[in-house]
Amino acid sequence: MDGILVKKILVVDDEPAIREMLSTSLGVAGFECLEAADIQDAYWLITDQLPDLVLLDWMLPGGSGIELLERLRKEEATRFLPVIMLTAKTDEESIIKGLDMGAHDYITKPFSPKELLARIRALFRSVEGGSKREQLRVGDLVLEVDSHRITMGPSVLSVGPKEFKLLQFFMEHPERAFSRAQLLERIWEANVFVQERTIDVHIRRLRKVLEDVNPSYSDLIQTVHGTGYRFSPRDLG
Amino acid sequence: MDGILVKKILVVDDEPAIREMLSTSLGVAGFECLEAADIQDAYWLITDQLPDLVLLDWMLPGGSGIELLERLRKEEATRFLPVIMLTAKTDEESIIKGLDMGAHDYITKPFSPKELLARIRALFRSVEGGSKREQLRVGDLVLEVDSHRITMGPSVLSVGPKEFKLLQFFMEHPERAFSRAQLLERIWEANVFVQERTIDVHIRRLRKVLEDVNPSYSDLIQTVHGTGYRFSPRDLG
DNA sequence: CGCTGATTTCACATAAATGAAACAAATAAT
DNA sequence: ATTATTTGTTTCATTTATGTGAAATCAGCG
Repeated sequence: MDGILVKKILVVDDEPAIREMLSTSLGVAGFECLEAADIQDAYWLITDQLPDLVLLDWMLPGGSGIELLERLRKEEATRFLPVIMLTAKTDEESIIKGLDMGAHDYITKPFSPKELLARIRALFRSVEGGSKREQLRVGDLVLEVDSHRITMGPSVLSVGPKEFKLLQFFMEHPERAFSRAQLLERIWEANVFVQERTIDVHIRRLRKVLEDVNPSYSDLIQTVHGTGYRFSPRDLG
Repeated sequence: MDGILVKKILVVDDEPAIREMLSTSLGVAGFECLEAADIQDAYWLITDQLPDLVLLDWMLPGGSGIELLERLRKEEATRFLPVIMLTAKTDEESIIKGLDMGAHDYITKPFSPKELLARIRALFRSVEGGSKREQLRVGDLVLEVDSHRITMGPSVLSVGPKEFKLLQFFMEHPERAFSRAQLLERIWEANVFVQERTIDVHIRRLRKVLEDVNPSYSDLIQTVHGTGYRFSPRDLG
């Protein structure tokens, strides 16, 4: 969910012509495109492929797009999945309803493909904006994503790749307890089988490095007994 | 950035009439409104007040809105500050330019105030989306579900996993008596055989932790003779 | 009151989770 | 090919959490 380079976009529309048009247009722009003609297909693809964005028509056979949106917002896994309504319903009431139901943007047909792309880019920017920064910092602990470097004041911390990813993940999601399973899912490659206790070891290594440089930073990574670990800048001096 | 209740919105437009209209409209919707008539004022207000959102006109005296946007995006402090372009420039090229320059949304005049509000809500939702933490609170007792933490004012309460679940369950269902059997069913794993008396002990432990931090909170968990226990915030001082 | 059953409290045994360290396999670097 | 680095597993020590029994206390009631 983090290291994905090519974004997957799901187009949900019952008209093949529109799907076709969007598909090529999105493809040219460098996105990977999935298609669904009705709600069932769409829902299945969403849960299976977890796209990065859904372009959703309002009127669909077998249930309206709004229903799908409503359902997505209710379920934990898709609560924050970006959705752009792309529909012929242009009346103010529908627009407001769509947005208030949880759509991130609402574009009316006919639309300009270029504008659509610009809005998609804007959406991805804002979604990633908060978390995906070049530089993550907590106190004087600085993690530079690009240069792959961790510094603390004058000293440079040297950690292994796994520890780096681990720390990056933690710094992107502070104040939140993660189970070992979650950490494995999100930091390790998919489909690898590693013991959960392995996490402990990497945690230990990370803690040690932090501790060596500044003892008070050692409990930046806290254990949550019975649950997992939490990165908590909060209770630093 | 988290505990802000009333969002501040800065309206940047050179026409007093439009500012006035937006100001009242936003005020009614529960936002706090700042106004600026030109780029200088706008920039000053932004750095000084750090609003949560900027509604930005394109054509302004003393420099275009786009210039301001460009500047905001360059500076670290305002890189992710939400901006909605609100302008009479309706040509596709301008829209795309505005969005690609870093605007989160682009609305053309004349616009529907209701739609504007819906878009503002949508924007705030998506900006907060990732970081929104679920928390339960009673008085100054706060249980954060995600971070798996319980605090009371400045002090952090340390409890075991079972006690945590117990308190979470109680806080989710206040003012309601539960039998020990019910509590066992809902907090313990299924198919485990534990004495009902065990509940009492965990209740005791929870009470003790609460009591240690604030004596008056000790009878937040009340015993209902012959039935079980009840979490009752109601009769606190 | 004095009885009865329910509840609280405590101390303790057991179980479970975590930390630390050493080791071996895999991988990359030289 | 050799060396260093990284990664994952295992083991054992330690901490923390959990459940139980028994005594002490409490609430309600004739």
